[in-house]
Amino acid sequence: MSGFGSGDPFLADCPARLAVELIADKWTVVVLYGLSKGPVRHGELIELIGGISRKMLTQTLRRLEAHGLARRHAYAEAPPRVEYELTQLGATLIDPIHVLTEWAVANGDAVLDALDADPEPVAHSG
Amino acid sequence: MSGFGSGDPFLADCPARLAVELIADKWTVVVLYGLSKGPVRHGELIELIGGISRKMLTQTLRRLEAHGLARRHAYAEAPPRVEYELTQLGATLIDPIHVLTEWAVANGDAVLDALDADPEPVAHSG
DNA sequence: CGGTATCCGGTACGATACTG
DNA sequence: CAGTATCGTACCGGATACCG
Repeated sequence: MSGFGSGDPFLADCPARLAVELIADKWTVVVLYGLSKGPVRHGELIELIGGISRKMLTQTLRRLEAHGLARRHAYAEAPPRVEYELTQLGATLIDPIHVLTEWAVANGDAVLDALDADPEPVAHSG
Repeated sequence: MSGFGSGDPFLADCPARLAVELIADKWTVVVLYGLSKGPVRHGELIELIGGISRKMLTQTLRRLEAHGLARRHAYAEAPPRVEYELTQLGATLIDPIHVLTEWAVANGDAVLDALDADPEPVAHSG
């Protein structure tokens, strides 16, 4: 036995690969984490997530909606107010996301350190 | 309290963000998963991971090396043989990666289903 | 077998300006 | 406050060819 089952996310056609690639971009994990604590407003996420633009936030949220992980709720008020929250399916991702972010918090320094110790030589300037 | 600590991966300058973005590309998670069972050869990973090209595999492995997560071992033999394995730091990622891939295997179908149910309308053809 | 270099298209991402 | 449209750039990622 090779140690890999048939449902593993290695086969290109597998839905599991789709699910893995769903989080494979710069912002999805961070936005998901932002949603994991409960309903949040668009503006709150902008404030919370350093460096994200409104465009990328909306785009990421739309993608999460399309994949059934998040839901949008617009209140008919003035000023306008929109809240996002995880769906039931999205809530099942909370644990994986938290495990991942906890790893990142715990080991981010070590990664940065390794990156600093292994600076791949820049091409010679001449 | 807002529910977010200061070490959370939201602040743009935080090393945790670097660590999160390290896995935020199409192949890193899958390759990491491939490494999680023990030393593997370049060719084995190619066979194992459906759809990956040699270029992207090497590139991903180099990045993992640079970030201190994987190590390369070339045997001075004929025919040439190269094995990759996780470092001690990389091994700490096994659990997060497995939690994530298990989620993907368990919920990949549901994601695909939601994607099928919410097909965002294509622009009118006329 | 393992790795790199080159070419090329698609798109992720950001800045800006505009709508409601 | 929330969202969209447009534009431009950088880089991701695949195909191919060549080297050790």
